[in-house]
Amino acid sequence: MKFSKGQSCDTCLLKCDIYSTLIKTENGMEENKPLHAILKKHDVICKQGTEVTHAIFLVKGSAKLYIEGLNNRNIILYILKPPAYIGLLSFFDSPFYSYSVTALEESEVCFIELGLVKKLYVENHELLLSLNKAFGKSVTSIMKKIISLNQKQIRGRIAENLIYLSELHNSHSFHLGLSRKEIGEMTAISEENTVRLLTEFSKEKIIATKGRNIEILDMPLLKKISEVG
Amino acid sequence: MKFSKGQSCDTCLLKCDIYSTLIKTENGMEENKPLHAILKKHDVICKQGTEVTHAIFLVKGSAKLYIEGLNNRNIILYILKPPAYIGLLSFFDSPFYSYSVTALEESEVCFIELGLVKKLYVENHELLLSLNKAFGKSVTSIMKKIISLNQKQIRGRIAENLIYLSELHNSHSFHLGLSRKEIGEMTAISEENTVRLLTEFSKEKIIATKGRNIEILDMPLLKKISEVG
DNA sequence: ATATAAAGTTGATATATAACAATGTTACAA
DNA sequence: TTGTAACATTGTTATATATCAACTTTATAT
Repeated sequence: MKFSKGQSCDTCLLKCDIYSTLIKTENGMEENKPLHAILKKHDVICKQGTEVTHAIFLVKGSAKLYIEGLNNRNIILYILKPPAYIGLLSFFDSPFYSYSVTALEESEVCFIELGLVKKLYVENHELLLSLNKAFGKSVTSIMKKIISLNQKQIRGRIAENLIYLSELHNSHSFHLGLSRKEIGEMTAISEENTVRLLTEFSKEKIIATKGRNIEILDMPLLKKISEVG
Repeated sequence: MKFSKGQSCDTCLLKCDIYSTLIKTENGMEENKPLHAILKKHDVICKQGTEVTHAIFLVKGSAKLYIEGLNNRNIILYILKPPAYIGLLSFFDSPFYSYSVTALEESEVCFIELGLVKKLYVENHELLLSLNKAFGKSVTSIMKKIISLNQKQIRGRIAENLIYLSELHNSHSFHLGLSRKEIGEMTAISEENTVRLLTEFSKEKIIATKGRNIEILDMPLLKKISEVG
């Protein structure tokens, strides 16, 4: 992880809610410059169990948000793409992260001191409301995940996940930033069965795979498989 | 569900955050009297998929919060006891509930118009912060639940659930407000296996059961079983 | 008090999925 | 360029857990 404090928000293309609040209020931009960091693949952005000290904003790249469970097994809840708040779910409540986030590729994030964020949203409820909104979205997706993991069987889970990834990439044809093992961690399926199911779907001409490149050939069927469970 | 609008917050013993905000600000108490309701067992308090129109506050009794999944199967996430916000998780984000809540016994709730709550927390961030805090707590507990349901096996899940219920009742000996089927819905275990495990634990002198009364005899062992998975 | 439904129980069987093992393939560093 | 580690694949076996079926007990309503 490479930090730099020179970077100015003025040149940032994303303009997060925190930034817009900062310039709206009389809090100077200069003394509150966020910490900018460039991350390599596999770099840990935040770690389950550690203290929440900054709001983190994903500016570039992508990351996986996951809970570290028993026996070194992870469950990936979702993939983050910019613009996304990372500290979000742990933000208001506990001082400790209840999950971890690591970069899936070369990425960039901003660290904004929690003290500043808190100060800002006491002065400005717009910010708190917008943070809340993003927060709520995550909850809805987590509910869906719980149903999926517990009530669908592996074929349905993989199908659902492929649809999710396709929507994330906005295309029926995309490059997985994820290993088979990680696909397994998103669906709570063993690595071996993940592989088996992907080749099964290939044989059935529902998808086409070439290494980590995936193309969805029969989306309606995939949706059906996902819905049946 | 029996409604009454006569009830005044002044006589309420709980004094929720919304009430304290209401009297702190110049919003009159009289014109903003909440809708008070008395519920019977099994009464639905809010229903997954329906519009969120009120903040709901549980004043008396208890309720189960659950997601309605596939094939009429539910997953109970947790039990609510007063004081508790019910609309919470769906509050900020979506206009629709992502879960359902029903009363487990004769209970009382307050319905506070969402418009009023929103107006209040724009005027008063203290309220928003306190709602947020409660919100965050739920998220943490849901994370735990995901791990439990996906990475522990049924013995560990039942053990964990018995500990949870014991803590909820603040006693090693308590009356379940839940059927065996509902215990199964809390742990994602079939009703039959739920029964089997409870009798198993009884035979092993870890618990003692008499109908829906449960006494935990060996808490350390139960904790061990829960941790091992 | 009796009927009927809901809840609880127990055993036998089926099955989805993980775990194990072995091997092939690709990426990457010395 | 070769060696090493991470990733991917395939077949076999083991097992946890659901499902099915039959039965008992307890509530609830007439």
